[in-house]
Amino acid sequence: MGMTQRRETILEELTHAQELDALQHATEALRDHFGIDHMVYHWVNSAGEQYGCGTYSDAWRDRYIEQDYIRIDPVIIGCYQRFHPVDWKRLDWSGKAARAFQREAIEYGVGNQGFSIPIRGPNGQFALFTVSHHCDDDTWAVFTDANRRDLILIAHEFNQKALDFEPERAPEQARALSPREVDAMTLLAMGYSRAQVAETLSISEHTLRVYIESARFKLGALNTTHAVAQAMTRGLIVV
Amino acid sequence: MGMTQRRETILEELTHAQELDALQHATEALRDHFGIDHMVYHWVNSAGEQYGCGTYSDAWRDRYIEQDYIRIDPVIIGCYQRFHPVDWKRLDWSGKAARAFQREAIEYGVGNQGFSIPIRGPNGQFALFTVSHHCDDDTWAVFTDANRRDLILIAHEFNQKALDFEPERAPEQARALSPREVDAMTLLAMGYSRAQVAETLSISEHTLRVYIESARFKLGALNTTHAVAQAMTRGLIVV
DNA sequence: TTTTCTCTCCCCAGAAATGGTGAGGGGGCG
DNA sequence: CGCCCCCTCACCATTTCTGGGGAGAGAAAA
Repeated sequence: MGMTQRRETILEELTHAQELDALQHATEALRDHFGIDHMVYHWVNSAGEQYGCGTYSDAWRDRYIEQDYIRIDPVIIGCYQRFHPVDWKRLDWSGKAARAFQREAIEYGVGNQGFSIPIRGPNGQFALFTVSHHCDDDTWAVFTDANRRDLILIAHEFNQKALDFEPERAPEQARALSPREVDAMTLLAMGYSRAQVAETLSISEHTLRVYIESARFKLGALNTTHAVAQAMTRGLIVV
Repeated sequence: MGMTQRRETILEELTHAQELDALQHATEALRDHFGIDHMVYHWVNSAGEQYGCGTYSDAWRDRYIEQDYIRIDPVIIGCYQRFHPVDWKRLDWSGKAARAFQREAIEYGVGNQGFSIPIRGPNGQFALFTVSHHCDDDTWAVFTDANRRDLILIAHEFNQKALDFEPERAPEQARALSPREVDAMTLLAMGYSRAQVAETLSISEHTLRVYIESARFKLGALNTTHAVAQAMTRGLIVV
């Protein structure tokens, strides 16, 4: 499975890729280096937007998006609830839709084996890094055991690249909230009503409203719920 | 800085630790192996609860919690908005409170240098892995450059351990929201009013209310804002 | 030092959200 | 087939939030 020196070279290429083309090239080089069928980085956003790069066929990618498979893909669903990298065999493939999906994926050239690493960034960002291959269970187990750590690091690199390439997806730096505003947003995010927040902070509800409005203004939010969501997204409060 | 063989041994110990004592021991062994002052894993819980293990003094940990420093600690605030590991020097230490905090931390034995890695797990889990040392900038830069990748993997191990040890800390696995509920929560988080959401989804406002209430129930939320905040921390919606 | 921000308090009326209950058709899973 | 969940719609009264105003003291930053 290739020489260590060559791996270092490819990782360098990945780390220094400045454009999607270069990233795509590094991805293919890595896949070939590992001697597997596919390597994919897939940015998922539950609003349905997707973005990524990898070596799946265009036909499969189009099919996946067109069918909104993201909603039933056990890899997505399973990784969403895990921290650990996971072998596809350990996912939940029961259910009619999931099995049909798997069958179709293999028809489109996806391997019968797979290993996916969930990655999370600020702002609830979620992405997957997957390697896939067509082989028997034992061969695959040997491969994943041997390369698990490298794959975690590569997944990390990919996500870093994705965040670098698409900074607009990361929250813009907002004017910081004042301590009282943070308190207000935090308690509201914890489900307190305005009256409860005011009581908790030992201030009048009128005063509290000033904070909320001021926070709303600073965050460019349309209403309280929006302001809380924005404060969370931008990492201004930790709930 | 130590032999590779020994590092492997310690990593094995970390990987196979079954109890907090063993974890603590592995932490100290790793710190000594790297030849640094501190190594800390710090779990920041949704409700503001904290938990972790590491080599900071008990006095400092107590002081930190007692003073609610989590609210002003630039390491927390900065890492919350980043994906990349970050050197403390690159954080925002302007502001009186932040500088006072830093001064006090050093008095309590925290290093003047630090390197922190944000880690995120399912359900909005957030933790930090930090190494800290007392030395000059150049020495520290050499250290972090040389060990960046290993530290990322170690951070990963720590979080895996934390999730293994305290599965109950992960907020109860909420029943997944239905597609319509996700739509509703997402649009509400975007600042739409109920009427606007209903129009956008082409359903009656009455129907929309059913979704919101059902989502609130599933999330154990007290009101709409709380439900949206919960959906966000649990990674059920991405805004 | 000046200016900007923060914290605190108050009024009012209209708009929006909430809680409780009820009901019918459709789909998947055991 | 029965059960459970999803999607859709409706009415009632009550509570809560929002959008306009205005005002003064003190602290921090430029």
